[in-house]
This record gives sequence, structure tokens and C-alpha cells, in this order.
Amino acid sequence: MAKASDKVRELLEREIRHGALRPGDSIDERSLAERFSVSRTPAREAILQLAASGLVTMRPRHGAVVAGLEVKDAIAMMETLVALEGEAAALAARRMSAAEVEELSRRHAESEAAAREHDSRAYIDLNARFHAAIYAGARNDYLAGLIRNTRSRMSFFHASSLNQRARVERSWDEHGGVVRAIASGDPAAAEAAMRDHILSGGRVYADLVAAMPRETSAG
Amino acid sequence: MAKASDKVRELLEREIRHGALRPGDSIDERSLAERFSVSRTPAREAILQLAASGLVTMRPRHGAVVAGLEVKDAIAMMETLVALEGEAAALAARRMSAAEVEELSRRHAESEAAAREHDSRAYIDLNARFHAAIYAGARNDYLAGLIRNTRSRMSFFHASSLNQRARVERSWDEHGGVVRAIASGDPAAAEAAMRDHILSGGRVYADLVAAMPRETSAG
DNA sequence: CACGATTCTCTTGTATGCACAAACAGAATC
DNA sequence: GATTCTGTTTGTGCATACAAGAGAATCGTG
Repeated sequence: MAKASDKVRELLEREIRHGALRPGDSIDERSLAERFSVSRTPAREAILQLAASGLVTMRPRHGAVVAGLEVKDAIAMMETLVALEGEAAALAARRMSAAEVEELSRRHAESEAAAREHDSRAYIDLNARFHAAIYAGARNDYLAGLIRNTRSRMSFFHASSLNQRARVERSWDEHGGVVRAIASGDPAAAEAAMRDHILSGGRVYADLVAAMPRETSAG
Repeated sequence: MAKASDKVRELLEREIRHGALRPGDSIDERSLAERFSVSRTPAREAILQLAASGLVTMRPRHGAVVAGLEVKDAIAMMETLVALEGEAAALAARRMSAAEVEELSRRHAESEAAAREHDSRAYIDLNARFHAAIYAGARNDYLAGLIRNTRSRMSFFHASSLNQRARVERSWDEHGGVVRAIASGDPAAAEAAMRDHILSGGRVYADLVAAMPRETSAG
């Protein structure tokens, strides 16, 4: 078996992401340890690691609470994500092989059905694959990591904007723009198309964030 | 006094940055604890946190080693940094107040002396302030955090490119371009100028990285 | 002499005990 | 009645003891 602390970290992370633990909820080492049938040590380590990755915040001598996003931070993350995804698209346009572009194009075409039927569930998965293909094409693991981490921290609100029925079809159309730009090897166009695409989803996200209850501020 | 684990983490981090600990050096909890006169627990926590931030890598049951950068990763980070700094400059051009622009401009002018005299030591500090002013002007803490973390991970090689005497003066000139673009409120120009600036430093960095001995690969 | 299994050691990973710091509650005083 | 001081309680932070796994060395065997 893997390390117990890793197990705890992973499960705790899932709970936070899935919303079982909501921002502001406090986590104490002892009950966490009991819940996972381990001692305080690995529980504590799990908390520390999550704190380092920004999912929980710690105040000295005061324990950890599930990190909430202030509206300001959520906006900053979205803005940053736009830049990161845009850069990835630009790099992909310069670096993807003909075969990869072909594959991307084919995948995109195949996902049309789900989009037209507003099948959010299926499309969310296809969307993830689409973006993953772009990251791979960008040939920059560090950039991809930053994007993944950023998305992860924003997905507190399980709410992908793609849960909005109307959003799915538009998303697919926007993907088309990105694909065309990449296929024509135009980095600037690919970046612009991707930025628009992310921003477009971001507007829906902004509504969700703005509608959030008062969040805990992380000292 | 602050937490012992924080103290250890901080000092260890400094040692890594300053090159006292080189990539590939292994860190064992016991000697680390002895060196800082604490028990293994805070030492271990420090290592865990550094691992989470990517400065050291851990293999289960094998302990931690100071993370090395493969050339591939170094390139990826530099490339990403260019994008991040460029975005920050663009945002700063849109958001800095007149007073801030005035201040930035003044600071830049004042740093000319150090640049013309190739005073690396002084200029490195002025350079840091300059960039910090840009981040502040960008009004995006998350973006600023990513930049700082990225720079931190690249500064293994204490070698700021600014240690190159010749680089200092060019850097100052490039800063001038950024300042002018921001002053004229032109985000695209600011981004372009900043990208050039970072890339320009990056070329020196690339030489350093390429000249590195064989690095440890992080499983 | 070479190769392999076994043991031995060293280090990590986990559990638990202890001390201290901060919040909370209650009582006493203003 | 409000405020402050103090005792208590709770939970973090650190230390140390214990268990387990990985690697090295040694001993046995072919």
C-alpha cells in the first residue's frame, strides 16, 4: 500500500473537490485521523501538503480551514488561466505535428454530436480531452501543470460552465475556431481564439462566483 | 518565535537557492534535524512542504533530493515565464494609475546610474523592485504568485543573468521600452517589450542551463 | 570464484505522549 | 449590567518511541 499520508491527502482532496467539505469548514487533525483510521501524523502531513498547494489555509496555532476564494482571487485566477491557455494554444499551433493536428481535428468533429444534443455529461469529458490534446501539443509540461493546478483550484465549485446546457454548443463552436487556427499554423490566431474561448466560459464562471455566499478570507 | 518547521523550511530554502545545496544532493531527515537542532518532525514537515512546491523531489521510502532541472524543464519554465511576465506587463499597462506610472518611471530613471556603471549587485536589487512594481500594477496576485514561484524554481543556479556585466545595461534599456509602453497605455506593446526583455535574459540563462552538468532526473 | 539468499543496518513512515498557546466560559468586580 | 481576569478546555506543535521497507554486506553454496 502507498503511504497513508498520501491516501489521506488524496481522499481529503476528493472530498474538498466534490464539495463534501465546503470552504470555511475547519479541519482538525484528530477527527481527520479518526475518520481515516490513522494517527495524527499522516493526517497532519496531508493537511500540510494541501496547504502548500493552496487548497486549505492554515493560521498558526489555529488549524486549517478549507480555503475559500474571494471574488477577487477567483477573477485573478480566471484572468491568469486565460493567459496560460492562450499561450498553450499558441505553442500548440507552432509545434503540433500534422498527425496530431489531424487527430485533434477528427476528435473535434466526432464530438459535434454530443454538442448538438447538449449532452453536457459526455461533452465535459470530450472537452477535457480536447484541452489535454492542446497541452500535449504545446510541448511544455510546466505550463500544462500550471494550467491543471489553476483549474483544479477553481473547480471548488464543481460547476463547470459546461453544465449550462446552452454553453455546450457554443463551446464546441469556439473549439472549432481554435482547431482551424492551429491547423493553419497561426499561433496568434490560435491564442486569440483560445483566449476568447476561455473567457467565454469564464463569464459563466463569473456569474457563479459572484453568486457565491460570503467566502472565508484567507488571512 | 515562529514555528520551528517554518524556520527549517525557510533556511533550507535559502541554502538551496544560494547553492549550498546543489541539485541531486540528498537530504535526510535526521541530519537535517540535527543541523537545525530540532527533532525529526519539523524537519520532515519542512521537506514535505518544499516537495510540494517542487524544490525537492521525493521518492517514497527513499527520501528527498534537491530537485534538479532537466534542460527540457528549464526551457519550459523559461518559456512559461515569458508568457506570464508578458501578461503581467499587459495588465499593468491597462491598470496602473498615473501616480504608479510616474513612480515606475522615476525609479527607472534613478536606476540608470547603476546600469551604466555595470553595478550588478545594485542593479539586481533595482531590477527586482522594477518587476515587483509591474506585478503590483497588474492587480493580479495569483499571476504574481505564479511568476514568483517560477522564478524561485529557476534560481537554483544562483546565476541571475544580471551577473553578466554586459547584460545589465541592456536590461536597463529594455526596461525603458517597457516603461514607455506602459506609460502610453499600450498593453500589446508592453507585453511585447516585456516578452523580449525576459527572453533576452533567458538566452543568457539558456547558456547557463546548457552548460550544466548532467542533472538528476526527477522520476 | 561467482552468484544468490539471508541478515543486518539504516532510513523512512507511523504512533503516541507532552507542553504550550489560544479560545471559551464563568465568576468577580467596577 | 458590562467588562475583565482567570481557570479550563481544546487542539496544535514538537519530541520521541516503534514498525517496516529498502539497500548493503556477509555468509553459504554451487
